[in-house]
Amino acid sequence: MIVLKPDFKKALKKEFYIRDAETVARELIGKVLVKKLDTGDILAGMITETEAYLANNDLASHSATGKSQRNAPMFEDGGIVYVYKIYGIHHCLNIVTGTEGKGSAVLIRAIVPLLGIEKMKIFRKTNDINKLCNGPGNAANAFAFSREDNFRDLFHQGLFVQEYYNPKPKEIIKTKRIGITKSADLELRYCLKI
DNA sequence: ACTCCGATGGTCT
DNA sequence: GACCATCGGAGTG
Repeated sequence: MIVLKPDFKKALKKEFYIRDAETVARELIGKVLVKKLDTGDILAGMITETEAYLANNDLASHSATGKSQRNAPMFEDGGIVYVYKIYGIHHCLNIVTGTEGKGSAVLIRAIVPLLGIEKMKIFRKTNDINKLCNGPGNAANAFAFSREDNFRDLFHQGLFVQEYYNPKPKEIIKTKRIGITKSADLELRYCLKI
């Protein structure tokens, strides 16, 4: 069993996020998302699947048609959260990348739970540990993200992404993105090889 | 294992 | 009024 002790000193800084979405999407693989709840519970897990949504020439990106009320967080400086509701049911967690005005982000598609698993089971209404964060809607649900989290930055104790212990080179697969129809041919999805 | 499909509502045209 | 960065259950093999 892997034991993780969250360490805010290992948190990724702004320089990490203000780069292009493809680079951030690839490098987020293997990093650990940490979120502290109001109840004091700590949730944490290793990011294993991401997708980049670009600022330009990407019709699948919410930013493709310009800034709106929904996608406004995407146009802020990188390192903040963008959450939206899809199909009227599920929330999706994004991490904004690039600099102000760009309009790019990374969708967090899957996470391996490390801490707060009992809480995640409650949020997800399942005891199957393999289904807690297996998909963007599920991962957002397990980590209790909602649109209230929009614009929250990843530079404080309550919410951040950190390096994993003893980071090793990981084999990362690059494929086409999932569940979209526009710009569907672009290979902007990254995941750990199983 | 797989495919199919309904749920459900915010967002934009 | 159409679309949608999803999920899980039902049905099939």
